[in-house]
Formats: sequence, C-alpha cells, structure tokens
Amino acid sequence: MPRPKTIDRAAILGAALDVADADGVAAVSMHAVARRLAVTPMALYRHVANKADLLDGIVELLMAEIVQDVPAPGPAAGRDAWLDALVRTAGRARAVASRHPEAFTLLLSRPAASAAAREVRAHIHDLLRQAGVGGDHVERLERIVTTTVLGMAAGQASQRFAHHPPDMLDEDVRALATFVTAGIEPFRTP
Amino acid sequence: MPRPKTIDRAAILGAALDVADADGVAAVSMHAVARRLAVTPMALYRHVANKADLLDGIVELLMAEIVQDVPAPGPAAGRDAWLDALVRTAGRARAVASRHPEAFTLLLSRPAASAAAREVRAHIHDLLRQAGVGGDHVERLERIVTTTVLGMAAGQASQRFAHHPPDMLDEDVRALATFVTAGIEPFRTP
DNA sequence: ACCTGAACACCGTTCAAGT
DNA sequence: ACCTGAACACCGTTCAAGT
Repeated sequence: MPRPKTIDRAAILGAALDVADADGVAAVSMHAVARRLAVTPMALYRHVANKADLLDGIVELLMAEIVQDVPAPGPAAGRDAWLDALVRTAGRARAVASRHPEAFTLLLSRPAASAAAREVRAHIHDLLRQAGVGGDHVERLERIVTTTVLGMAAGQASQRFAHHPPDMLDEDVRALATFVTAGIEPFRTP
Repeated sequence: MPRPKTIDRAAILGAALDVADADGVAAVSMHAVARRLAVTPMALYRHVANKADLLDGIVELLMAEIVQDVPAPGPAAGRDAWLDALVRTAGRARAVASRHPEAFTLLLSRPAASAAAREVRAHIHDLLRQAGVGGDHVERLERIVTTTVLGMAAGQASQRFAHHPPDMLDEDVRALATFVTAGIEPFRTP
C-alpha cells in the first residue's frame, strides 16, 4: 500500500540551495538537507542519486534562475541588439551570484548538462551568431565568454578578489563589457 | 625535551596535492593526508590551522608552479614582447591545470593571498603596463584576464566542457589568445 | 512506492597525555 | 616542541524493515 509522498527532487534541491546560502557549500550534506526537510537522510536517495547529483542539482537551479524570462528581443532591436542582450544576460548572472554567493562557485567546477544550462548556451550561441561570428567559432567563443562572465561574477561573490570591494563596481562592469565586446570583434564577419 | 620533527607544512601541502591528484579534491581530508604521511590527523594541526588552510595551501602550491621561473624577458623583446610573455604565462597555467586537473578548480574558488599568487598578479600587471594599459585599469584588467585564462584552463581540466575534447585544441588556444589580445586593445594608450 | 532505523567506515576538531 | 590516543558530533551510503 503506497504512502503519500512527502518530498520531491525540487524540494530537496531547494533545501540544498538554502543550506548553501546559509552555511556555505561545504555545509551541504545529505544529513543537513534531510534535517532541513525533517526526513531521514535515506529518504533523499529515492529522489537524488547521491551527493554529486545533489550538487549538480544546485547548478541546475542557478542556471534556471539565470535563464528565467531571459530572451525578450530587447528594447534596441537595431544594429547591436545582440550586445544589449549579452550585457543583460551578464547582469542577470551577476544578480544570481550576489543572491547565492556561496553556491555560485559550483557553476565553474561542474559540467552543466541540465536543460536550463543548455538553454543558456543556446541563447549565447544565438547572440554570437547575430553578432556575425562564423559558425565554427560560435561554440568556442561561447565557452570563452561564459567563462569570463561567470568567472568574474563568481570571483566577486566568493571574495576571490580579496582586496577589492565585494560588489562589482560600475566601472568594473563597464570594463568587462568593453573587454568582451572587443574580444569578440576579430571573430565577426558581418 | 624536544622531539625530532617528522613533518612540516611543505610535506603536508605536498601530500594534500597528491591526494587531490589521486582521488579528487573531495577526498582531501585531514585524516587522508595524515594517513599518507603516516602520522595522526592531529599532528597536522601544529603546521596548518585547519582544513581551509590546507586547501589554501594547495592553491599556494599551484600558484608557485605557475610562477616557477616565469619572468625571463622573452626571445622577442621588441614591440609586442608583453603579448609573448602573456601567452607563455597562460601556457604555463594550462600545463599546471593538466598536471593537476582535480586541484586546479580551487584556484577559482578561494582568494589567493600567498606570495606566489601576488607574484603572478604583479607579473601580469607589468605585462599590461608594458602593453600601454593606463594605471587605473591595470588591476581591473588583470582580474579579467586572469579569470578568463584560469577559468578556461580549469574548465578544460575539470571536464566542465563535457561535450568537448578534454585537452585544449590548438585552435582553442589560438582563439583564446586572439580574444584576450583584442579585449585588451581598447585599454591601451601607447 | 516511499520512508524509517540501525549500522559502518569515515570526517573535523577538542582535550589531555606522552616524550 | 612535537606527536599520540581517546573522544565527539558529524558525514555518505548500505541493507533490511516498516506502512
């Protein structure tokens, strides 16, 4: 005779992100997450494969937060709409990083194979193609741009730039945008 | 009556890196490192403050490997010697990443305050100044360039780009160099 | 089908004790 | 000064059992 279900994968991942936000990634454990959900650690194993899967799930959640209502052709749909869209996506990544500074590091250390992650990648591919980047360079450049943007956001959030103000200054943001835009330039063939 | 010293900080950090290389960062523990050194876990606490200090020590070691005999004005000390030197430093980072794929991730998740880390930063500052980057942009750009280069190396090493060949292809390396060089361009005032 | 309970080897860190 | 030993609360995961 079946039991009523008391938790599901989404609840578990949410609780895991809560633990990471509250006490850091190191504090994310099967026991701690189970405690927060008021179940036995073993109850989690029906919904996540193991701890690695749990951490990948956090990445899944962060990616989903970044991609959330992302596309929207943008106000300036003219010449450089792609640049506008790219900057907005980067801004959203920064926002997620500052909401989840502890967890954000995971984005750079684990492969992101979730639907949301593929969606973010596909979105950047689109923007690069709109910018006139040649087909064989699109994926390569997406990796580079994504690494730079996520890496900077994670660096700020995790205090890696220790001597620096913890939030990215306007001038940092402008410099990053200038750098990325100029970096893409040689690959454009309009 | 004093005892002969059987381990020191360097031996501990070396053993920690060995564990990371062999079984992954997650396997680096006070117990595991102590086991490898044939001492009690508590013996480590005389030489490292705690586990966080142990992980920071690994970062210290990786930075030292990157900086090792790095400067050397370079063969082409002419116009764009700085570019040559930058590419060589990036190449060295890649080499370290492929020797220590598991540990390399730590470089992007922890502040690097060691002497070696400061040395790497100072070296990049020099190169950027040689390139004609204005004083108030030097540190900002160093953070961006370092993040991009280390992030790409870490991404390759940790299989973050899962669908991709695990070693950076020549064309990836060329594209990264082109991107960074072009990205710096707007900040130069020669 | 879904959760609990007991169990195991392992972990970070403390304190007191040995040499 | 430097290491050991016992101890504690905690961790990932297995297996068998309950509903």
